[in-house]
Amino acid sequence: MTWEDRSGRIDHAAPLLLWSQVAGDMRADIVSGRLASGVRVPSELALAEIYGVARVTVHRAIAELVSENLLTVVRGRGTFVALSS
Amino acid sequence: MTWEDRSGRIDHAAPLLLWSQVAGDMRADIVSGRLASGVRVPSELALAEIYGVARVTVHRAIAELVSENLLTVVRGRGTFVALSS
DNA sequence: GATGATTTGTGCGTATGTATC
DNA sequence: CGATACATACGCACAAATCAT
Repeated sequence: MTWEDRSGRIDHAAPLLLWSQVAGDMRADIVSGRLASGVRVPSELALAEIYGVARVTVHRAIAELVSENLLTVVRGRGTFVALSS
Repeated sequence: MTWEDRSGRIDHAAPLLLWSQVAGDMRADIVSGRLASGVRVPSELALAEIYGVARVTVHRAIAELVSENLLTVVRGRGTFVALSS
């Protein structure tokens, strides 16, 4: 799994909310298995740079995926792909 | 001090500006002493939900009370009832 | 054990676009 | 058109938990 620049996948002028676009992009990698269970994803700050959005926007996207049981967050440690996915 | 739903105290059709109505409602709690000095008030987002208005509207109301030395704002921490009140 | 860096949690400050009157 | 209000998003700041040194 590579985490290079993904800013091109985000359309700041699209009707879809930014955090929804980020969540959708990350969700695709999880459900496809490209992101294996238990793997740690980059920090919110790193993801913000990767997607070219604000950290708060990434935070909302992660919160959405957590509510879908696709991600697990541990304060002070990081964010991980959920085990049950 | 309770912070339950206060949307009924705001009249969106009244001639008074919304932020002025919110400021007036909060001011009453401060000058009466129901809100003690140093106490932290709910976040702007929480107050927005409590009053049923936008966060920006609460922000303006707080700015008004700050100018009256009734509230003190600490960026990154929250909003508190001024000590000298 | 202590200290500082990292990471998430959350708050305020502000800008932009849109809707309504 | 201008004023008010709302939603979204970005930026910066502080708190708390964790980890490396």
